[in-house]
Parts: sequence; structure tokens; C-alpha cells
Amino acid sequence: MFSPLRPSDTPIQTAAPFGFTGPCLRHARDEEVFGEGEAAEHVYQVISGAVRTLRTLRDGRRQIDEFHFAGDYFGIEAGDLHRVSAEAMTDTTVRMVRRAALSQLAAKQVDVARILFRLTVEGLQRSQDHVLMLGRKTARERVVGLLIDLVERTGADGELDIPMTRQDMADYLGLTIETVSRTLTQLQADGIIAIPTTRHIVLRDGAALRRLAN
Amino acid sequence: MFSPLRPSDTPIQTAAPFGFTGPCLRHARDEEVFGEGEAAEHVYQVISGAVRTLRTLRDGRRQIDEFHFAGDYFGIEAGDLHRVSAEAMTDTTVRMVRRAALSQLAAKQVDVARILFRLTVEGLQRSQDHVLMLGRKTARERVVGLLIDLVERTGADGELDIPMTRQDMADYLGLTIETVSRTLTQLQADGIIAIPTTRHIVLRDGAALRRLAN
DNA sequence: CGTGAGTTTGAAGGGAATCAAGACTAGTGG
DNA sequence: CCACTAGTCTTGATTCCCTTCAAACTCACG
Repeated sequence: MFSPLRPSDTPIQTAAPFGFTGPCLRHARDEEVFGEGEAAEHVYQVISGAVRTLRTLRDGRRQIDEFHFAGDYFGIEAGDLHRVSAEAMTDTTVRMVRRAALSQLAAKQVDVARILFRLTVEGLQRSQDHVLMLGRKTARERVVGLLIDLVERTGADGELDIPMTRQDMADYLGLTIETVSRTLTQLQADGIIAIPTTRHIVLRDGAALRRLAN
Repeated sequence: MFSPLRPSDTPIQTAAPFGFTGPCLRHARDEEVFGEGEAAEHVYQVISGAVRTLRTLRDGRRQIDEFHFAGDYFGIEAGDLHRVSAEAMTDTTVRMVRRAALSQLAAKQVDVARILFRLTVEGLQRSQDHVLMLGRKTARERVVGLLIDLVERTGADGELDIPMTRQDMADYLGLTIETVSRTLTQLQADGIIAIPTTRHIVLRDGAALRRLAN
């Protein structure tokens, strides 16, 4: 899955929050934004669409690190290389901000540095939540946790339009696709959620859901 | 993480790197340094000994987020409250740096801000490794991964003096104490490690270990 | 309609958890 | 110096949640 940059992907300059600027790039579904091991010369922000960052073991086992939605930043690294790869989950637009420029800006403007720092610490805390989930929660608790997280980040009124496949959910939750599917079916049978279509989930009983999340 | 690690009994003391200063406090084994939910007014550095940061679910399930050794920082938060608790694993000395002071310092000195940022990003990357391990690795791979991590951070020449209990290892690896014990026994039977005493492990075959780690 | 990727469902198996003793170890006090 | 003790660790037997293997189903799209 390489990313051929089509001529139609004309970069658009737009005003970014906090003065972060850079060209915007479109990526088709499943296209790679950057790959594990590549030079980390940019930081990215999702303008529209959704991105997954992930790591892969040599034998193909895949772990999704994080889902990124409109407004979210990704691709921040300590070293020179990307340690995860990033792929568009749907047709997606991302802004690229040159890392060198960003670090210069942060050196001059304290508020920029502060914002970057806060974004990173928040990422760390999300990762810590992820660790707790993968280390100590049951399949049901994990699936419920993801649903709650998604509705808080992207959901309108308990309605979820899910951009990821069941496989993505499984690879984020440290489960198999079958277990994710079965768990969702069970939650529907319990009347806690409804699944009108595979990519659309309605949270019918938020309180019960939160009780199951732990 | 970052720290060039000395043996745990060598105090770094007086000259704190980068001018981070603050009083040093001693904590006995299993004593709490700070608790989940408490106000996060300090950032901490391990001077000697070892600290675990962890989260606990209401029903008692425990997940250790990270082990911190001499030189390592912990307790950095985005919000006002600590989201993990921290406990001394052995008799430990930690330096407390006032958060407000640190943030003022970072505002004035770019290099301080940069170092803080790098520490945080490295913490994030360690957490991402942890996620991959918990989400997609087998019990054996997890135990081996921990051993390798420990020897790289604290080990002298393939010799490990382990400050944590089997329960700590289990709670870090998302396993039970029995599984950790069985796995270590098996690794010893395979001639890959030796366990002269419970708290002392010798890595006899580093290459084989790395092969098993994935 | 066909076609295939994605999803669901079923049956069987396995890796780690749980339950249950026992063995070790360090610390304590006689 | 050595029994005593509590905490920790190891080992064994069994169970169970999730995985694996397999097949059928759904639905968007040519």
C-alpha cells in the first residue's frame, strides 16, 4: 500500500490553529500517510476523515496504536524515524507541518511549545488508558470502552458512524475480529446498543454501557 | 526511558541535570509516593531505588504502567490530577520538582522545555511498546520482552537484580503471577536464563532471548 | 444479478486463568 | 543458632474465555 500522490492532490494552504501551517494532502482509503521506519520530517493533523496509526510484527500480527479524527495530531516522534505507520481509514485530508519549522516556532513562542507539550502528554495518557484496557480488561469491557471513547470523540447524540472495519477494532482492542463481532451482537441482544448497519451503531443505554466499561 | 542508568545505590544527588532542583524524599518499600486522583503539584525523579506507577480498577485488578529506575522521571501530567499512583518498589529516594517552577523554567529556557518534551515523547513511545506487547504478544514474548528491557536499562552484563515481585511483573505484563512463574521456569529449563535466586536472573543466551522477543 | 470483501455465526481447541497445595525465603524472636 | 512465621514463589489439576478453523451470510458495486 504505497501512496501515489496524484496530481489532483493540490496542496491547500489553510489557517491552522496556533499558527501551525502546512500543505494539506488527500489520501484515499487504506493509503499510507507514512510508514514505520521512515524519516519523521512532519507532524500531521487530520483535517477531515480518519487515520489509524499502527505497528506490525514480522509475522503479521498488527496492533493499532490509536485512531485519529478531525483535529487530532499524529506523527510526533522523539527520534528521527517514525515508529508507527499511519494509514487513512476513509478518504482523508491531512495537514503536514514541517517538524523543523514547528520546533523553531516552539522555541520562539512559549504558547506553541506549551500546546505541543499538552498534546503529547494527552497522547501519553490515552496510551496509558489503552495499556490498562489491554492488560486487565475483558473482551466485553474493551469493546464497550471503545464505543464510549468513540461516542465522546466523534459521536452525535449516541449515534456512531464508524469509519473502521471490525478488523481495525480487533487490532485496536487486542482481540480477533470474531470476538469483536460476537461481542457487538451480544450487546445488541442485551438491548444496550443497536446495529442498524455494520458501520452505524446506536448507543441505546449509555448508563448500562458505562457500567459495563469499568 | 532516557536515563543513563547507574546501579541503583549510586546517588546522583546534588547536581540535578538541566538545573531541575528540589528536595529529596526517602520512601520505604511499598510506600506510596503519590496516589491516583491526588493533585499533581510535582514532577519526580528517581535518585536511587525503583518506583512503579500503576492504575487500579474498582474490583482490584491492577495494571502497572511503568517501572522507573535511577534517573527516570515520573508524575508528569496534562491535567491537575495524577492519573496513576506511584509506589516505591524498594527503599527509594526521589527528588520532587515543583511543577509550577518547572513550567516557569521551561518558559525561560528553551533547552529545558525541549528536554521535558523529549522525556514525555519517550514515555509515550515506551507506552506504545507496552500496548503492542499487551495487545498482540504471547505470555512468553511478554516475559522475555520485560527481561530484555530490564537488562538494557539496569542490567550489568546480562545480570539482573530484580527489584519487583512476580506480582509486579504479572501486573506489568497483563498476566497472572502463576503464568509469569511458569514462563520463567520454562526459560530456565530451556537454558536461556538462570534463576539463582528469585530476585536475581542471569541472561545466559541473549541471542535466543532476542529471537523469542519478537 | 454476480462478485467479493467484509461480517456473522457455529464448533472445536488451546493458552492462560483459576483453584489448590506445597515449597521456599527472609525476617523474628526464643 | 535455629525453630517459627508470614509472605512470596512454584507447581499441579482443572476450567474457561477467547482463538482458531470453517462456513454461511450481507451488501455495496460493477
